[in-house]
Amino acid sequence: MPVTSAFSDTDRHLADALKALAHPARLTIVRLLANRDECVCGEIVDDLPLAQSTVSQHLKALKEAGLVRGTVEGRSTCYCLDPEAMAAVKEAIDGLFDGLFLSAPNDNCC
Amino acid sequence: MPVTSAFSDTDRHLADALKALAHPARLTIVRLLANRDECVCGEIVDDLPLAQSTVSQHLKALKEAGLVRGTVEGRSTCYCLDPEAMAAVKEAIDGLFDGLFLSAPNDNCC
DNA sequence: ATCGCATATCGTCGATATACGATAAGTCCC
DNA sequence: GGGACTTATCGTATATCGACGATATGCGAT
Repeated sequence: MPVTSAFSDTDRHLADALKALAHPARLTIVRLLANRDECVCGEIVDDLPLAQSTVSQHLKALKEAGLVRGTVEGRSTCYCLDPEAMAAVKEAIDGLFDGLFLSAPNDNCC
Repeated sequence: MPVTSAFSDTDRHLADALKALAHPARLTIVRLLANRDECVCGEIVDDLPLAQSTVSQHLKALKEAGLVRGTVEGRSTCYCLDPEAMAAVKEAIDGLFDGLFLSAPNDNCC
């Protein structure tokens, strides 16, 4: 790791969030959590074509990125999205894309 | 690649796009390209704290994800965002986040 | 206390990502 | 053609990812 800083905290943070989302299994999990009114416990494993331990790792990745919260609920664990974190990511992404469409029609070059 | 399918093409495609964006250097590059009316040639390397070959690899990653176009322009190469591809990614991300805010106030559990 | 279930963690493996320097490939100018 | 410049690619080293099975942990029921 050759001097990992050199980029802004903001960019590193956004990159981490994007990395957390950048996997089909984790996208599926996020969608699953988003489309529920209730928190989801065990069903996540059943809905993915992956081993239980693998799903647990993906959930851990999402938790570490702060996008998902998990609370122990009896003998199982209950997951739901962190709405604020997700909103923050959406904000950051929107910010990224903002300048875009002003300069879109400049196809004089490429 | 242990049976990579099992997820939808859509999700794999979105995951690839997110992965392409999920690095501070590539975020920086995208922002750089977004904030320009003109295409950018050599200056990208100067604006990043990375070796020229590394930057070239990041640009290649963005090109392979279809987010960036590069055309040889004289003795240098000219890069710009692909507005349609970026718009498509934004669409896909918005779709991901859409269901979110209806079910946000369900914090009865987590 | 013990059994059974749900989840987490560990250890491991192959694949991929990230970085660099060195070198190739292309273009312009002389 | 020969040099100077810009970008791409190669080779390589290290780190991280993604998957799995095996095992640990925690809880509820018996």
